[in-house]
Amino acid sequence: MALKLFNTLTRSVQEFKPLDAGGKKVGMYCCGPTVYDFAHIGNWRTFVFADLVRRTLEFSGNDVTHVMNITDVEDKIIKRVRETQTTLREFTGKFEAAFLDDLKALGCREPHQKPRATESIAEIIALIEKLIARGIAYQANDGSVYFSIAKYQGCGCHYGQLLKLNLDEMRAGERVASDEYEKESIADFALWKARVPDDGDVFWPSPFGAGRPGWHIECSAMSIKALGETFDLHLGGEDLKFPHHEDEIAQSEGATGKPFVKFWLHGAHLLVEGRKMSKSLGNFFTLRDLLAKGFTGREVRYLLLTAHYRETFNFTLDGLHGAKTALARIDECVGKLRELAGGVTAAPESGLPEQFSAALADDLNISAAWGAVFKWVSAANKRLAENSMNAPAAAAALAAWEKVDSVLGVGVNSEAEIPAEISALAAERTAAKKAKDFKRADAIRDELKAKGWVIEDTPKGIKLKKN
RNA sequence: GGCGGGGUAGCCAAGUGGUAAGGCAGGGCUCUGCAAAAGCCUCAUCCGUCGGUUCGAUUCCGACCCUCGCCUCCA
Repeated sequence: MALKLFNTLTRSVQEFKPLDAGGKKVGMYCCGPTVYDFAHIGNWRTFVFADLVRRTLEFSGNDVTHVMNITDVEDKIIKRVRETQTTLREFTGKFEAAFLDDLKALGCREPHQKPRATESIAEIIALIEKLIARGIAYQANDGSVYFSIAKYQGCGCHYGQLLKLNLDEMRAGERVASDEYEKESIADFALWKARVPDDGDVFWPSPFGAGRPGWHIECSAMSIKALGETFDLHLGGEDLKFPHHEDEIAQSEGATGKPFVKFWLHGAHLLVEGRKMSKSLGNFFTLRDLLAKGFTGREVRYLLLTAHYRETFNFTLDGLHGAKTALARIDECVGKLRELAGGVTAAPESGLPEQFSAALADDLNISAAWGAVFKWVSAANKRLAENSMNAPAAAAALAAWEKVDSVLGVGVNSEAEIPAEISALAAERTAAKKAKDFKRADAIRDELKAKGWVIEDTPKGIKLKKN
């Protein structure tokens, strides 16, 4: 089924067709983290969204090259490096590692390439030189190099592709003192920031003098290097549309004279407990905060994947509890199927995979996709309860689930190892029950519960689950 | 001020010009020594308000109210 996606460039849902003549290869770039702190749950929504896009493409048989940059030089980073008296690499390395750990905990497939801004300085400089040569960039009296929107537009290029812009009515940013700049026009943006004393050791030599790259240029340089001057998909959070992505387009198209990206995808933000996330409201969570509360990465992933990517989503702790229960329902069903299937394998049964992929093909309608999953769970449970399923049927159902889970990525909870102490207690309880010593049996049940294990009596005997 | 999203059950969230998916919570039942767990069943005369178009609107149009985002730090 043809995948349709909302392209910010055209502001419409369009069929996605790879640029690749073979129709298989897809180049996808997602703006990655600025490693100055732990990423928060809002950031994670975007990265999980990117993972969904990638997995959906792979599910459809595409060969995706997923590139995600690591922004490891930037104002906030430099400030903190100075404050904490460390080196740039030491400081950013810590948060980069934490980011990748978290990404893994959330079940995201690792991007094929993760270029660092600091290791792409040569490409960045080359791109700036190209822009200067074409007369679109200029060096100001402060030593910094800026991109000229006016010159760019003078070349017949269009600034404002991702949103309607009215440059005359644009307000100057309140946090940026305009006298700090020597730009020709307020809308111009920095490509290369000249070194200032506060930068400390953070600077690189360049034909324009010592300094460091501006924010937007790194993404143009790295994405072009990895994916070519024109590539398929570029995604990020909706706040990046302007100025970041708009400026990326301007720099890239200004330098290459070619269309930069075919499809721009933007993920909406989230609210936490119904409010905009903020540290003062106490609703600002990193993944680590949530793990510390006893939730798992897959539960967070599930919750982040319950709403459509273009809608603001309300992330709540209550919802996270619901996610735990909902996943347990799937786990229970899949566990029973696995048990019944034994070692038997089979081709996926039809129904679920078709409904699931039809939902995703419709601009990633993940809610409808989950709807199909839970209807399937319901039906499977019924067949299981009726004993109307044999091993091959269970294997086929299981294969269908595994197929859709290659996109959902929530997997199945791996059965926890049961410690000897726990299974001994369970055996003791079974014996007590048999002897009709229910008082003793219940005491053991409570003891197990206190140790974090729930004992279930099923028609086939007891089952132990980690709580 | 400019531009752009939203308002669907207690909560979260899909969706359609023809009478409201799914999840969580709640209620009932089955199972059980009792529980728990699990499973099954149930749970919106109604989709922000007011008008309009229509045989028919939650879905289209208009106005209004509320809310969120972007406007050069920002996922």
